[in-house]
Parts: sequence; structure tokens; C-alpha cells
Amino acid sequence: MTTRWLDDRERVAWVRLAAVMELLPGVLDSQLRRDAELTHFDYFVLAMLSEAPERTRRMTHLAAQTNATLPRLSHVVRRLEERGLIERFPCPEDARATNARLTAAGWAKVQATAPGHVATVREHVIDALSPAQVDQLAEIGEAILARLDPERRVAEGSEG
Amino acid sequence: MTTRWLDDRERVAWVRLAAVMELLPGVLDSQLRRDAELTHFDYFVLAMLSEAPERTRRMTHLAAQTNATLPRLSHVVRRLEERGLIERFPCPEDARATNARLTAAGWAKVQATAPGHVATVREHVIDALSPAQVDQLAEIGEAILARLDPERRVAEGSEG
DNA sequence: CAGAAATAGTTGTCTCTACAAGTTTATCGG
DNA sequence: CCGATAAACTTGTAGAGACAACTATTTCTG
Repeated sequence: MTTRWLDDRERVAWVRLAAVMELLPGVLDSQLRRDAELTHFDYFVLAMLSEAPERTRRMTHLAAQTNATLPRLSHVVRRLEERGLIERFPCPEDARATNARLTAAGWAKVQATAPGHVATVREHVIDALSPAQVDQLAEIGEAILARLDPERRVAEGSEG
Repeated sequence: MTTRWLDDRERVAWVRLAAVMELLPGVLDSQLRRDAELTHFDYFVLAMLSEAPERTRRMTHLAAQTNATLPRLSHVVRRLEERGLIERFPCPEDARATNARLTAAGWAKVQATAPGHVATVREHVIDALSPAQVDQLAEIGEAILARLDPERRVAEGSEG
């Protein structure tokens, strides 16, 4: 079985996507760490909870929404709980499960942090693109996610 | 100063890009770790060296090409050197600088690893897109990188 | 040409993530 | 209804990146 190498167009597209994946997380993390002492993943977790009914979600649901493994989420939620931004309690319907709920302090943190985060996303991504390119990016993302995550558990909720 | 929130189209595009950035690195790392005991970043470093003159680059140049900080690259190169895939030696023209050179074993590793890696990139990214979308992705990547990395140090060399 | 500043890299520490293993509870098959 | 399997976490450990501090050269400036 012989390899189908990438042609020039494909290679350029891939190298640029790889570069974005290498650089963008650092930019997002830096802004959030500096202004709110949160990683981008921390923020995403808090943001997903802030939009959930009762600002509460089961850990498994939250893991799916944030594209994280359960062990990773468990560590992150423990740290956020230690900081008073989230609280955990057993799920009444299923004794195996744990619910995570945003505290008042966590809600305030999201409110305070969202504007700066959205500004960063605008500055480095959205405002760099034409309206047509924004739509193209949504379609391209959809196509790639269909391969990465065929079950499409990924959050479609807002993030700010 | 009032926040310009994301509208629906912008939100969808951003959430999908964020999901791709969360999931794709894991997929690439898993395949390379399983088949070659390399991270994607390790592979990218070896690939950049494999295309350099004499298969040699100064650390600073290599760091710029791979979008890495110098401390990060230094750790990675040390580990690859311990495995015999790279060797380091002082740069003759500038005593401050270090050159990194791919060894024969490193070259063989790149040759052996490239087909599986390219297949993974095809499967999860390129082959998920139409030819028009591949070109759109290249343009979108370019636009975002212009904001992330205005000096455009990023590699435009091939990667396989 | 001396001192200051910048450049190139290495090293140490701390945090975060992946992976593996363990615990508790629910569900399924006979 | 009992044992086996699966599900939902939690915890421990080890590896990789971020950041800061340090060393060794080179370049710039008065």
C-alpha cells in the first residue's frame, strides 16, 4: 500500500492549521491566566456550567461538552472547587454520578472574565476573517469534527 | 467600553475551531506515540531538520520554524539526543549558538514514520474537505497567523 | 576599547494532562 | 435474585510545557 503524499495546496493548508493549533492555545491561555488566573480549558468548563440548567451538569456530560477525558475533568474540577468556583455533590438519580454546580463566585468569575476573553477571540480569529470566511470556517470545522468525533458530543452552546 | 459579543455565525465558527484544537492534537499524538514513540511536536522537529541543508539547523531557527519557545525546544532536543535521533554541536560562526543535526537513526525514523502520519492527517483533515475547502482553509490559516505571528516566522516547508 | 545591553541557549521548578488502576454503584443474563 | 459486566467517577504517577533564572557570548555605544 503506497502513500498518498500531500500536494502543494494540501501541504500549505495543513501546515497553517498546525501552526494555528500550536500558537492559538498559548495566546488564549496567556490572556486568561494574566487577567483571571484561568486556563482556557478552565474557562470553557465554567462557561458551559454557566449556561446549564441550574448551572449544574453531570461530570460525564460536562466532559463530553468540553471534549475532555473524565480523569482530566476530574482534576480540573477539583482544583476549581478548591478555589470556590464550583461545588460537587452526588447525583440524586444515580449514586455513581457526580454533579458539578457553579457557585456564586464562579458565576461572578465568568461574568468578569467573558469580555476580555471574547475580545481576544475577536482580535486573533474572528476579526481577522471576512464574513464569508467565518462561514467557511464553520463548515470546515464541522467536516473535520465529523471525522474526529463522529458522535458529535461537542458543545454547540455559546461561549461568552 | 462595551463588549462586542459574538453573533450566532461567529459563535458556531469559534466553538468548532476550539473543538478541533482540543481534539486533533490528541489524535495526532496518539498515532505517533503508538507507532513511533514520538509526540507530534517531536515529529515536526525531526521533519524540519530532515529538510534542512546538511539536515542541520541552529536552535533559534528551529524554534521559529516549529513555533516553539527556546526552552521548550531545548528540552525536546535533549530528549531526542538521548535517544540518538539528533546530535548537538557548537556553531562555528557564533560561539553562543548550538546546531542540531539529524543523525542517521533520526533520518531513518522520519522515513519510517512519515507514511503513517500523512495517512492520519489525510484521514482526519484533508480528505474530510473538498478541494475548495482545502484552499479556503489555507487562506483562513494565513489570515489568523497574520494576527498571531505578524512576523511570519512559521515554517512553510513540507511536512512529510 | 571598556561597559551596557542584547542574543543564544540551558536548567530548575511547578502545573497540567495522559494513562493506568482502583472504588462504588447500576444493569444485564441466567 | 445473584453473579458478572459495565458505567461513573477518583486517585496516583509519570511525562511534557510554561515561566523564570542563570550562564556565556556578541554587539552596540559613548
